[in-house]
Amino acid sequence: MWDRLQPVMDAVSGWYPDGMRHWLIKSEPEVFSIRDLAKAPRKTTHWEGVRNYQARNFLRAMKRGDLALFYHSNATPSAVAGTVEIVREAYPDPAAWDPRSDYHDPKASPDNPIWSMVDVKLVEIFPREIPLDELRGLKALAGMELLRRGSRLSVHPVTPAEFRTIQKLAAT
DNA sequence: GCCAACGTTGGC
DNA sequence: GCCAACGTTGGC
Repeated sequence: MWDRLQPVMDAVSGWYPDGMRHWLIKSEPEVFSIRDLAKAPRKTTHWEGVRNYQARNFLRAMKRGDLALFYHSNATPSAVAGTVEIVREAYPDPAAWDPRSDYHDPKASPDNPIWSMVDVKLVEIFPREIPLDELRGLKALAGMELLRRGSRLSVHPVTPAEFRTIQKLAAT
């Protein structure tokens, strides 16, 4: 089944031909915040519950050592809250075939997992969150997927330049 | 809570 | 394969 990775890699290089290795992942802080991640054992968690094919394909394209922005969605304000590192590459998300899980998918089974997750480890909680409206004001981020009108993708690549821009903002 | 934008499903 | 109906996401 893992040779299905090839079309995924093609899709990713279609986004950023220069071989980007940076991502953005969204979580609603009421469900799981970056503070929750800081409290987790080894500051690491399974990034479970992604139930969108494009987002899943990006999860599958992640490599160990890749960095991701941790974004709080549906928050006041919605903001980038810090960074994480991918510490385990994609593997089946067992919540998909757990009928008691909020993330249950009746079409999934251990033989046909459908959905994937990665493990992420906290790198840094930003000393200052960067709210959406501040991101919108920056020319350097004009092309960012997060800022696209109607964008809902919960996992997607960002360019190294976008990543650095936000990191720098957080430090000032 | 509202609702626009988007993804998925299923009838045909 | 089209597309209407429905469900979800996420800003506000």
